[in-house]
Amino acid sequence: MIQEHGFHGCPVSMVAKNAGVAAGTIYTYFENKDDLIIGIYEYVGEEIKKYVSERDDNSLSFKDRYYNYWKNLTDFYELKPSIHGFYDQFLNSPYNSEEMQNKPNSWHDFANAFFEEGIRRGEIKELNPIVLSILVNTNVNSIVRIKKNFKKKLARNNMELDEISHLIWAGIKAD
Amino acid sequence: MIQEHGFHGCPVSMVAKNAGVAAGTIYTYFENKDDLIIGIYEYVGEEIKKYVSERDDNSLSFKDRYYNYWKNLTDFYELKPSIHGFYDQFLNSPYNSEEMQNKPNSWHDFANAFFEEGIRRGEIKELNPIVLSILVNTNVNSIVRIKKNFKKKLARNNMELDEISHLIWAGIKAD
DNA sequence: AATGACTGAATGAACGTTCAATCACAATAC
DNA sequence: GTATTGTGATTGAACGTTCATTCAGTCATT
Repeated sequence: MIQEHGFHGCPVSMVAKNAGVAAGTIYTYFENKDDLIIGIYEYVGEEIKKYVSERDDNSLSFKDRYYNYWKNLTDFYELKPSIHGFYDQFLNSPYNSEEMQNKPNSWHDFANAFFEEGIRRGEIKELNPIVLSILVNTNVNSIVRIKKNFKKKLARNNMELDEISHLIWAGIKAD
Repeated sequence: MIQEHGFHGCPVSMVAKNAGVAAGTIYTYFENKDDLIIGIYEYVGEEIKKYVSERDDNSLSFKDRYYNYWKNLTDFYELKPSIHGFYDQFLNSPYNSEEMQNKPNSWHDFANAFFEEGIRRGEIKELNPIVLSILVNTNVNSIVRIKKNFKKKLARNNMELDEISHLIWAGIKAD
């Protein structure tokens, strides 16, 4: 609902109806609407981590693992467009404050560790793993968004958004 | 104000006060709040285009022009953090509908033409220029956002976000 | 009989929007 | 030069609606 209507466009009463409970019930589990939204964000982070980490296979070359990571993250978002829409909005909203960013976050931790290992194995350049995970996650995020918004335009222009995963690999792989 | 409080967090009355006019006056220039927000979006696009295009010098190599483009866009956003905050939020919100995306947009046109020329000159790979401009603009956007949010963390971890411009250049330059 | 979750009408604050009244200024008349 | 009228922008209190939140009462389970 948030992905479709935005944070303001979906009242608590609507959320409650959709969940099949009364509006008041939400307030036994969440302090207020903001607390609910932050709760969703934390839940979503866990789900993403679960999906991507379960499908990672560290016996493969890091190049293959990178492409799997990219594909799995993309698949997850395309499988659950509403999660993607929510997450994409949240990250760019005032909710995503510095305070928020400094909270423990197992999805971020996983992503950082993932790229750290690529460096340790000597398969990618010695860059800050936080930078790398931000780079990759940002690009997957926005490609999924573009695919969603530009459906017709994409077909018309025969755009190859998957190219971007190659571009980025070309940029980060060890020489 | 939108960058700080979000779309809902800033009532029309607040906008009016900040602008030094009465609330009603806004409605002689804009149909409603949505119309105002879309108006700001269009204005912002013009401003970005102006800043970046004025500083482009097509006598340089495309590599230099690419790095200028990157720098100028980054500078513009950092010079006007509130514009960046607004734009970043708008792009990821339900306001940025498919209908919105299909409206004429001189900033998008400029960016597309820019990368088209890089291809024509044979200095970058033969990719869809729309893909290229989305790639570059998305990454500049998110780097600026990260710099804004992560100030302390960045310093602590000695992160080199500027690396990303090189990574992307390595990815898109002609072999 | 006791516990704790659930309900949904009620509350009051906040918001977008309207509009009758006012104001600033220019054009016209004397 | 002064008074009068006309025009269009500006004002902000008021309106009606929507929304987050509360809480007294109900229900389900132990």
